[in-house]
Amino acid sequence: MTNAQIAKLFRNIAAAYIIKDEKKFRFQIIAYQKAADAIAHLNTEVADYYKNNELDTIPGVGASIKSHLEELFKKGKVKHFEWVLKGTPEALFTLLDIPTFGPKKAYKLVRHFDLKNPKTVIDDLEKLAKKGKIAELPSFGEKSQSDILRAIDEYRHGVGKTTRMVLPYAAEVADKIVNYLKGSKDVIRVEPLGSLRRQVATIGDIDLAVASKNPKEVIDYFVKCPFSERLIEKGTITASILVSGGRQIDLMIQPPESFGSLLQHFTGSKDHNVHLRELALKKHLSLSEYGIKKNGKLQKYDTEEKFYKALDLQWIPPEMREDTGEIELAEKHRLPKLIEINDIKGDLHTHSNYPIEPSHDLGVSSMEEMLKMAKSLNYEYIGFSEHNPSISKHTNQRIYEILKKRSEKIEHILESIKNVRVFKLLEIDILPPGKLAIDDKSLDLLDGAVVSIHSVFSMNRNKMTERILNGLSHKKAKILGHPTGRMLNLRSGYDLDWNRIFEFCKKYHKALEINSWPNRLDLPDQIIRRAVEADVKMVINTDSHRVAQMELMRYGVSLARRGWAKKSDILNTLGYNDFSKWLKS
DNA sequence: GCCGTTTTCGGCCCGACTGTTTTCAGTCG
Repeated sequence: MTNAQIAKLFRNIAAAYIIKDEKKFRFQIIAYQKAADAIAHLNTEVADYYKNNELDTIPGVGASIKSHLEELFKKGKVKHFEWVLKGTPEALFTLLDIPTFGPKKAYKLVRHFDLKNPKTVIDDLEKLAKKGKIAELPSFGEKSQSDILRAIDEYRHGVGKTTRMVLPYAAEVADKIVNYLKGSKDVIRVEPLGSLRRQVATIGDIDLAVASKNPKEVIDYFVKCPFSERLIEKGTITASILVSGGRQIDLMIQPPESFGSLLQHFTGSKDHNVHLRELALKKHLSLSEYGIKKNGKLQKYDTEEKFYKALDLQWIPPEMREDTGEIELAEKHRLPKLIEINDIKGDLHTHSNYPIEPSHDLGVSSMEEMLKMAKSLNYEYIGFSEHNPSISKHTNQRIYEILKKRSEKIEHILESIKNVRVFKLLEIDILPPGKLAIDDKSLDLLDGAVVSIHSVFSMNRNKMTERILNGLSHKKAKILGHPTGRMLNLRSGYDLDWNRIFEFCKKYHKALEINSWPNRLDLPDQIIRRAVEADVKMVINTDSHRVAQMELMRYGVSLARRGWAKKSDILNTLGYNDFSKWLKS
């Protein structure tokens, strides 16, 4: 069973409990929903957690759910789940996939109309709505009937189900709306919040916060946004619209004196906020987007710093707000100082257009252009790491000649450029048996290499780990490129034995790459966090194939921050001499 | 069902908006 399937099963369990007795099972419902969310966000298959006997390390999975999962993997079914699900018509679960359908509404409909077939339930419901049958039901009316028809239509067209946006793309979409909002005289400040502010690798909805003294005017202006395809809802301080591609934009407004509370509230994450509010309750405080209530009296906060301070907490960087221990550290004022973009001294994974006759794609910008960009980014150094010359088209001798020529070209450039230093690197394929694609004689021409997997991704955990460790064992192999091979929205990464990889990297002075390429953003933040804890060094690279892409470094830095990486965890924060020394280590 | 630097028992966030209810239920974030 995939993680998505298990998450859906758990959501069904929660829904079935709601139908059974929402009050009685209140906390089971929360528990299963929480576990479902956690599992949906894992980058490792739950089946692998099971195999490694690590199920209880999944947040929200305790003794009970653990034993149910074990039963699920052993027998393919769970007695307790069958008991919970019994009595809830299967067709209900299909309806839950449609936005605006919750358990109660779905239950009323499938029960009243006796809808039994989960495969046809949506079509059946549509027919009933078209005949006007739904409006006749108690607690339904004409409006809810037409809303149901539209919800079904949008669901069929994939609205709300469209793949999540990769972070840099979401930032672009948000920028457009932010610029539009800045055109209103009533908007004092506007900020993208939610998962975008937390810099999550993929973004669903876009959340925007506005500071304004005239919320009504701002809302009227917002819903007239030229990108808007449909108004979803519109109130006194919030509104939501649907823009092209089925993307939802949520707007929330507070006056400037409460903007700090709004920033905090709307940035989330949900888990972070829930934990924060529970903590506040113990201090007899109640938190909301309006501020902090004490003895029924509301105190407003214009900045987030003041808001957190009022709770005796250090201000927590948005990237850390996932309720994975950051609140506890903020209480002790012991949050790590996270790496920042200005700490970066160089980019070690760039593909120029040098005609290296590579195995994979060549860059489109010249070495000179890339050096110029490196300088404008205030870098001390850059590493050229084009793909190795194709091994199917060239002999080893020919590869050596190509690389020799490239070295000469680099040395020639360096004579005219004084302020940026260059490392002669190469991105080398780790072949399926674990051998590097080029031989020692050619490797000798390099200062070091980024080694990566570019073929045969479907190996099991042990084999893939062996393959990578073999590839990394060459003295010149210093950086493991895009370590999990994940392509966001396309394929999940291969599973690796991280503890073995970490141990090897520490022992032999190897670094894991944090790849800033928008569709990769690889390493995943949870693995970065584990690497930081294991004191394994990393390098943040862009994998640029053209100059403009070198500016994507900030997304790699965001990813590192989400993994709680400090400057000292990232090797390309070192100056040229120190980095050079490490390459030779 | 989960979880823990006030607790292994006894807690478990807070609010906006809509449609259909004439005071609230359901969904969402």
